[in-house]
This record gives sequence, structure tokens and C-alpha cells, in this order.
Amino acid sequence: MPESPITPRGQDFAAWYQDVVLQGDLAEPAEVVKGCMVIKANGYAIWELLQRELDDRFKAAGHQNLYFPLLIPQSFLHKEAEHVEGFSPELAVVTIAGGKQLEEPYVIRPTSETIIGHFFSKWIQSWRDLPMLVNQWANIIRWELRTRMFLRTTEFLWQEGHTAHATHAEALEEVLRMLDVYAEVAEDVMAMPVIKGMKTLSEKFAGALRSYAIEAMMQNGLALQAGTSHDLGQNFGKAFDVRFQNKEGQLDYVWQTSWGVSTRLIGGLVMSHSDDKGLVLPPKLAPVKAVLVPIYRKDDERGRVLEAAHRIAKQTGAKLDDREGQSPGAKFFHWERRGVPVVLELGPRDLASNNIVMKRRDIGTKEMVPQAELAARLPDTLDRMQKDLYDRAKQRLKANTVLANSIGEVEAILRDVTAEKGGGKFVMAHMKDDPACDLRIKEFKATVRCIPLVDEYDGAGKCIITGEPVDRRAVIAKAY
RNA sequence: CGGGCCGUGGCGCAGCCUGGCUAGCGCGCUUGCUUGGGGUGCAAGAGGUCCCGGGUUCAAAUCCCGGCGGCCCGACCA
Repeated sequence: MPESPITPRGQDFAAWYQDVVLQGDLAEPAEVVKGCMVIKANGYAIWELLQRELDDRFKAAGHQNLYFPLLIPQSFLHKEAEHVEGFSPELAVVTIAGGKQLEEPYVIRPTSETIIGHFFSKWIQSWRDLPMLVNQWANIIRWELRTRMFLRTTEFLWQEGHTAHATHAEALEEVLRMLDVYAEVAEDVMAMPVIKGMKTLSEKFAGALRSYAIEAMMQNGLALQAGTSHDLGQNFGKAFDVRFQNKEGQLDYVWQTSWGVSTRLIGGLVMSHSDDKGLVLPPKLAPVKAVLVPIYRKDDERGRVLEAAHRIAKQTGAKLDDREGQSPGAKFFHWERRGVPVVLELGPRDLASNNIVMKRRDIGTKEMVPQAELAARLPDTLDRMQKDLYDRAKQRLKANTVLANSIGEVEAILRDVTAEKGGGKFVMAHMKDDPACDLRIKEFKATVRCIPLVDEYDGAGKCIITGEPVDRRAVIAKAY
């Protein structure tokens, strides 16, 4: 087992992850087979917590969960020209079933706009059927050339929301509402600050009018697209003949949206907060929030300590680690690796003084707390840790965001992004939303991440490539 | 599709160049004792088609030929 694993700060996450989490048995959230993940206990429990946070918000916004087929007739993909062009290279196709060559192959869903468009056309006839607000929790397959644990696996779990509206304005409102939901979960639940923004035309979803995204910064300064929300316009409505009769009695195509987040969020979570000792989980996403490790030497101590430990664990909701044959030290390391926010230590000394030792995972501080106060202090400590994690991540984002006023400056900042030089940066520069400009940025192995919805800088300026006026700075960065 | 690396108990590896006794080490696992405020220590034990096929040889994990599989780096992407 590696004693000093590679830090996620400034290092390649995949390498750190493999060393620390997989081989080092630190958090055992997952392993990978042919680019597909087996998500293990701790990792899946985190996903379940995230699912609940998201699902509650979707339902509050009026969406209902449905489930659509895994296999999509290949012809469906071809109905929207841009869509099929974008997804063709990464499709897994089923050509044989039941021992026979199929007349028409199926594709394993890479996303479900097409099959949902097919059903929307059956379900929607009147303006009274709108808006139609559905969500699906599902697995999808995209045969990418390169996989990275959690961030880009061949198969992944996600949620995809699909809605149909009577007007473009209403659809756009929905697109931005769900982007806000993602930002809220990222920031309030994951303690991961994000920038809400519009993707450039060259980075938008295949088949969308416009795509919006939340962009986060990992500890090494690389950007991670953590969630997307698409304004599909009437593209899929026209492709799948999703028409409705409006209040004026005329036929019109619906305006659609789609939005999704995936198990990539778990990768983002790990890369946002974890340290050399292993996972650090924000309390709101910690499957186990506090563990109580009892310490005793002799049999009579054991009885007294365990009795008190059981009582305190019950009062506070902490998990009692009463495994025999494991030293307290071994237990401390065990839970530290797994990112448990608070570890409580209770031994004979504490019994005598009516105290208990409370240790925070993120900053490592130990605190003596009167046993009687623990039930009240523990939630406060968890809240503070949640907030501190966010604040630290926010500060890191600020510290690594820089302005650039020429293409040369952008290049100088992004060239040789390494840990020694402080890792990656978000470079804010005025950039025209033009595929030719995106291409220029790609020469530095970076991309235009987004054009922020809220301008926190100096407003309008001239494009550093074309010189044309643009109304705000865009985020340029190297990304996962 | 380019560039690099690797297939040896559950996991991580050494051994291969220079062929040779019973294939070794760490972790994990089992049993017992011991220990316990940051990975206790000791003892005993279970566990192997050395990726596959062929060749060379008295003898192959090791050398040769052919296959298969995996990982990492780049191009594609949530």
C-alpha cells in the first residue's frame, strides 16, 4: 500500500486516483473494466445522496421521472442531421439479436433526445399537454477513444431531463432554471463553486441551438464541465414531428430542452476536496458523517468505554466502530481514507473527564468537547466544515483566475501548465463566439469553457483575435 | 490510429538480460497469543494454468516465433 500517494493537486487526476483510490484502497469507490466502471460501496452511496438532492429539486420544479428504452432504432439518430453527426463516432451498435442479423440495427443510447422525441410526438397534441416535463435516471454508453475514471467512462450513470414547451421564451426559461439547479447543488451540496455560462457555438451539444454549462475548477486548475443544459429550439420537434395545436388553433412545433449531470460529478467532488490522505467529503454528501472510535486497554475499560460509546453514538447518530482486533490507529486511518468528515475518539481519559475528542477531516484539528454538548456541537461542526470546504474551493478558483488582453498573454499563461507553476488557470479574455476563434485557442490545448452569464469583470471589450467588439470576457482553460 | 509500458496467489510487485534445486517478497486473508490516545508485535497457516499456442534445450517464468489481453500518453468527447 502506498504510504505517500500522489497528490491530486497539480497532478493528473487519473494517476492520483489509480494510486490512491484504487491500488491504495483508500476509498474503494470504483474500479474499471474496459472503460466501464464498477462503482463500489462508498462511491455508490455518494451517488445516491447526490441523486436525492437533485431529484428533490427536479420534482419541486414539476418534473416527473419516466424510463425510456436502452436500445434506440438506428434510424432515429439520423432524423436530426447535426445530432447524428455529433454522436456517430461514439455509438455502440447492436446488429445481431436472438442469433440473427437485425433488419435495422439498434444503437445503445448515447443520450435520449431521439427516442423521447419519438414519444413526445405521440403524447403531445394540444397546448394543454404543455409544458411536458420529464426526467430519466439511466445509464448510457459513449464509445470514447479515451476513458478516465469517473470523468469519462464508456458507460456512465446520469440523469437526463427533457422538456417540451409552447414558446421559445418558456423553453429558455426552463434551460436557465435547470442550470441554476445544477449550480445550487454543485455549490451548496458539493461545496464546489462553479461558473454558469453559455458554451460557444463550436462547443454546443450536437443538435442544440445553444448549450449552457456549469464549469468548475479542480485543485490542479483544470476545468471540469460539471453539468449542461441545452436549448434545443425546434430542431428535434421538427425532426420527430412533435406538433401541437396552440390556443389560436394553429399547428406549431414544440420548443424543447434537455439537461443532464452524470457520475462525473463524483470525480469532480473527489478532485475538488481530497488530499494526500485520501477522500475528503463535504458533510452533505458523506454517507457516514461521523464515526466514533472507542479506545480501551483492559477488559473493565472495554466494558465502560463501549457502554458510553454506544450511548453517545445513539444520541448523535455517529457510527460506532466497535470492530475487535483492529487498533484505534488502524481505525483512524481507515475512516480518514474514506473521507468521513468527523472522527470521535472516546477512551478512559475522556470517560473520567466527561469529554470526547472530535477531529475534523478537512483541517485535522482535534477538539475536546464535553460529552453533554456533543449532540449540539456535531451538527455545527459539520455545517462549518461544509462552508469551509466551499470557501476554500472558491478562494482557489479566484486565486487561479487571471485576465488576459491579448492572444499572446493567453498563450503565455496557458503554455506549460504544470504543478510547479501553480497548475492550470482560468483565463478571462474578450473572445468572439466564432468557431475560428475557438480553433485558435485549441492551439494551446485549451478551450473556451464558457461565456459567463454574469459578468464579474469589466464588461465590453475587443476580441483578442478578430478585434471585433464583444460584450464580456469568456473563460479559457485547459480542461478534463 | 500514432508513441510508451506491462501480463507471475485476492491486490501490488521482484525474478527474465546471463535458462538449473521446492517460484519469492509486501499487503490482504485464516488461527492463536499479544497490543490498543494515529497503520501493534510474534508465531503458525491457506492460496499459483508464471496470459495463450508453438519452437529451441537434458532442462523454459526466463531464450526465439506467433497470437491474445491490459494500462499510460496524444487526437475525439459529459
